Amino acid sequence: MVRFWLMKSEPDTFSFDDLKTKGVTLWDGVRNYQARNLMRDEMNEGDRVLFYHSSCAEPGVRGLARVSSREPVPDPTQFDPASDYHDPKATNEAPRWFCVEIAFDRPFKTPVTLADIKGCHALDGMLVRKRGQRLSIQPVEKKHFERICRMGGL
DNA sequence: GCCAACGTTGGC
DNA sequence: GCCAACGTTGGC
Repeated sequence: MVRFWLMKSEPDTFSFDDLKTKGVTLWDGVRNYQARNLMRDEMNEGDRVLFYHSSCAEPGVRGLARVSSREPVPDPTQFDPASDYHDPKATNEAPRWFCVEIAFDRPFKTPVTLADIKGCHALDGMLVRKRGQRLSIQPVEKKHFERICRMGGL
């Protein structure tokens, strides 16, 4: 069954436009166990993704992506001593971090800002609305996903 | 840049 | 296993 997610990215590091340019990208560098578990255990090929810009002038959802990897893969950056995400405790035999690949889907006609999301009663209960919610990959209810798509002009 | 909220670490 | 200290996230 197709599931729905919100994935945060800081646009200074990797923006929705960067995803558009690349087409697909490995969602590496995540070092939070809860987010890892979602990628490793819960996300499936074809799942829909709200691509969310965080830590920027106008936080919000810019468009849609899809999970494009059939299986979770070990995050290669954990093995790379030169990487910021290097994890000395990870080995090839026992990788610690897993990630999925995501693919560009389509942009919103208009971004749906966090302020828009907070101002919409139909979106009550969305995790991203909760203050102090830092989880960078969040499950989203279908009705919320669909509502945000409509707010984005799709 | 501030700071509240949160996750992780490490001493005990 | 508790919990204080610390580092990070992320909106504002």
